[in-house]
Amino acid sequence: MDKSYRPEELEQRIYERWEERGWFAPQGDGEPYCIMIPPPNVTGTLHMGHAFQDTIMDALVRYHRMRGFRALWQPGMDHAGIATQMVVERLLNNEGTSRRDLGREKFVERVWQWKEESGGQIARQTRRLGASVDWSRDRFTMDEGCSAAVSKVFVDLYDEGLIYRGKRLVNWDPVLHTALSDLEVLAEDEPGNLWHFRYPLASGDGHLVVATTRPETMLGDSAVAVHPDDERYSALVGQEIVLPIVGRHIPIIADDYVDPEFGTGCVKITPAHDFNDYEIGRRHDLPMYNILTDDATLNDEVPVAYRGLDRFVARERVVEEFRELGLLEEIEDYTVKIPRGDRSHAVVEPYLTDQWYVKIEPLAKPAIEAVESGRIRFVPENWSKTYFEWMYNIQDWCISRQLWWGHRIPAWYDTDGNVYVGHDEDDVRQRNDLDKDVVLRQDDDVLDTWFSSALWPFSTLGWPGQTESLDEFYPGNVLVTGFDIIFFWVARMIMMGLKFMGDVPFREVYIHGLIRDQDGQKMSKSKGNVLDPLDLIDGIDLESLVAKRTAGMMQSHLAPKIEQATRKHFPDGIDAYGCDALRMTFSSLATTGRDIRFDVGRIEGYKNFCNKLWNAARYVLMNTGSLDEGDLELSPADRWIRARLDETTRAMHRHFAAYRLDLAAQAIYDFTWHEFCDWYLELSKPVLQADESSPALQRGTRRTLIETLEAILRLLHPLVPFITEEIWQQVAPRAGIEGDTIMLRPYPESDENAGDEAAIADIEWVMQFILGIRQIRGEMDISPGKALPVLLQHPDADDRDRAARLVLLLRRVGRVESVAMLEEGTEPPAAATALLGEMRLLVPMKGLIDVAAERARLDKQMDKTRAELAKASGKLANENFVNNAPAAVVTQERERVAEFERTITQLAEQLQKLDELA
RNA sequence: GGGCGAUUAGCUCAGGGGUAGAGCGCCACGUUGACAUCGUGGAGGUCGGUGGUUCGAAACCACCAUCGCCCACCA
Repeated sequence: MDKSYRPEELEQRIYERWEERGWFAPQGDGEPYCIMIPPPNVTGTLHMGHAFQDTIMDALVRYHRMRGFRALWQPGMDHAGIATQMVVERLLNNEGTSRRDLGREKFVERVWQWKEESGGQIARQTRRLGASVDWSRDRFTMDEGCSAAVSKVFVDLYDEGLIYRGKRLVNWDPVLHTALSDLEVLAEDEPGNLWHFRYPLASGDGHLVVATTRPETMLGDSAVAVHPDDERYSALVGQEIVLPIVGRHIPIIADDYVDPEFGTGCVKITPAHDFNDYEIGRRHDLPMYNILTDDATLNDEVPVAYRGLDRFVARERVVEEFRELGLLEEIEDYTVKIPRGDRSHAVVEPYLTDQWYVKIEPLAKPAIEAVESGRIRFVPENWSKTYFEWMYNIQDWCISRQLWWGHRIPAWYDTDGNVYVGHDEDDVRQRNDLDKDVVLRQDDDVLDTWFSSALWPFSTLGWPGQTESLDEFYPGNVLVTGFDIIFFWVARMIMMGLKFMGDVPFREVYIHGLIRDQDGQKMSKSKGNVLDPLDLIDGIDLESLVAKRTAGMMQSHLAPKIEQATRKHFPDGIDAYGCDALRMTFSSLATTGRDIRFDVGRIEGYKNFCNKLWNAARYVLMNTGSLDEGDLELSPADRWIRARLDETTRAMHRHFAAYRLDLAAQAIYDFTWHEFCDWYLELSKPVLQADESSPALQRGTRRTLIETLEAILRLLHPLVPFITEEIWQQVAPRAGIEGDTIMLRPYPESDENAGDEAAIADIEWVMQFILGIRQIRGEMDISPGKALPVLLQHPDADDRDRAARLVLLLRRVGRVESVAMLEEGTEPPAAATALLGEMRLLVPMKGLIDVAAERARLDKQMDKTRAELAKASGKLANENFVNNAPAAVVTQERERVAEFERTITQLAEQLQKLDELA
């Protein structure tokens, strides 16, 4: 092995081998285990969130695969209708052409072409992340199979009356010219105004005052509403208003919706351009005046002067005209919620159009029940609340989009406008007995991207076919995803899964946090704070990073700021940390919280960990060259590390079961570094290097070294797959293990008989001993190379026994020159002291030790111990504590007090001695 | 307006009714035959505030403060 760990050299090579050998496909005949990848958008590239998510899923899949499950991690991508169409349209714009120039067919062809390039990029990234997905099953939401699933679901739901077409108010994106679902609209607070208008009564007898945030919609008003119990206006209900500018007579109506406390208590009603007004309009059978075009300019429904105006221009003009008419009462500053499309960021209009809807309530009911009953469990549990909250108030789902990229809606119209639904035109004709001469035209619209995503858990397994894969892998075990798509995706998969498969799509939903930047900001292109996971793996120099972050920006004026921030945060660019370090970082960040600040500082520590493991392996390999057969004796250190390994193994299983990758990462990190490397490797050296250790003992240690390392590699493999594979290839033959790859070896299981109290007690004693000596050395500034003589004062039988048996460890690891007993009654020499239970370790001073320094050191210990003692004895002095606390706690407290008292006595004696010396 | 979450060392975060933890950073020492991407020792916290429950609260409860997120039709 090379002297240092170089991830760039090994990661790609190893992945290629895994893939070539087909090891990502489900193996063996164990119980199935299945995770569906949340398909990334073909648009763009994988970001930190994907890398994080992939790390979690890969760890889970590898863990289960190693445990003998037939593990499937199903890969694939999403066609991402709007997002993809926008990207390709932008490309076309740059080429000086447009979607409309190309026409539908050519445009869609162009998108497919682009999808190949972009999808390839994502697949490459996924491979670099080490994801053990079964590429042979790679799917795309618009491939043939998924499309067949979409078609079947649409037709079936339609036949059952659960899909319908209707003219209603929808969220209309006037830039993209498409309807959006409620979820795709984001309401943001923006500063605006509240305009107060006078509406004259038709009787000529005064006016009412209405307030509005959208003056231009008054051109479409069809009523003014007041609260039925509002005495101020009860006499006016039933009378009419003359709508200014328009001249239309509109009624004054009474409706509960109106809040008499707000404004004047009068509300203008525009049924065709406001969701509330729409409902009121329906209740009161009001006419609906649609005054907008698809572009949100004013149409011919309005007075000539306003026709063709942009809605915002019209707003100003309406206000101006009210002012001129003397009907403008007041303009208030007011914060308004502006609905914007999540993709285009355009201000969305409520707009009357024909759209397709899924009647959601019959689907939502069983989906709610599935979570209530525990058939699906959210991890952490809290998220089920979020789920319920949305599901209880769910609205019908608008599934049609006026786009070209997506699944075309399987509906056809005849020339009379009758609609027929079927899998294709032939199917439609057959179902409806339509003659060949009836002209049919397919619906131009496509389906919401999430419609096909909702089918992902079974469409990828071959549905609507009855496949073996479906039998085997549906339902999946766990869905790993972010909370941001619980509504978009999780809820809809549950509904569709229950409806079409008769079972939940997965049993657990593991919700992870969002990756944010070092300041807690969401990573976004426009903020210029995105990190490409591959840059953390391969490294990137500062100039390239700046260039990357400022390239192709929509708002180029932000570039200087981004450049400045980038130079500040990454003055030297980003080092190459390798995939394993990145993954270990993600794992350790996978806590239960909501958002995760990604601090580049942390990844370095995990690269060091990899290097540590690498070098530990080198040491083990160097020392296990000759694993000869023969008698084998395990030393206390061997038995101790085996016991500790078992405890760690137990912890790993526990943490995986609870989806606590952070705790798993920490447990194995601590064991590897702080127990195996810091202690066991050091303790092994005396055995292997000293002449006095027997061949059997040496064999025992060699075996323990190699076996423990091999187990560590397997414990770590789901988290850091590459380095563990690379080392394992060297280690396995030494350990006498057959097998081509670590990824198909069994995950370590704990062993009930691994506990070894005696060995643990021995080694803990050794550790305390050595720590005591090191502390003296460190604080007394004694050179680490200087071997120290140690006298044991007041040793008991165990101490004497251990000192005799384990002296080699003390000498070599603790750099102790000699260990001698101070006979009882003998006056101890002036010495620095460490305490080990009842026993005192004395390091005679003889010029080695500075009396003042030792004094200061002991004083410090004394202060600490006295403080502890005060606390503990205070507790025991409280009779409530003694009477009420559990006996074990009281006993423990008494023991602590005794211990502190002993320590204080000993320290006092030592201080006394120093005084005598001075 | 509802709902959820966070507040622990300089930074990033675990923990959890009885002894305050890690990594990074910081200070000192160190070329010990795996590793300077390292080793050894050390400094550093009244666990956001107030009150309550309890023998005992950093942890449980209530309220408050600050920050954040989600949902919602007050024009």
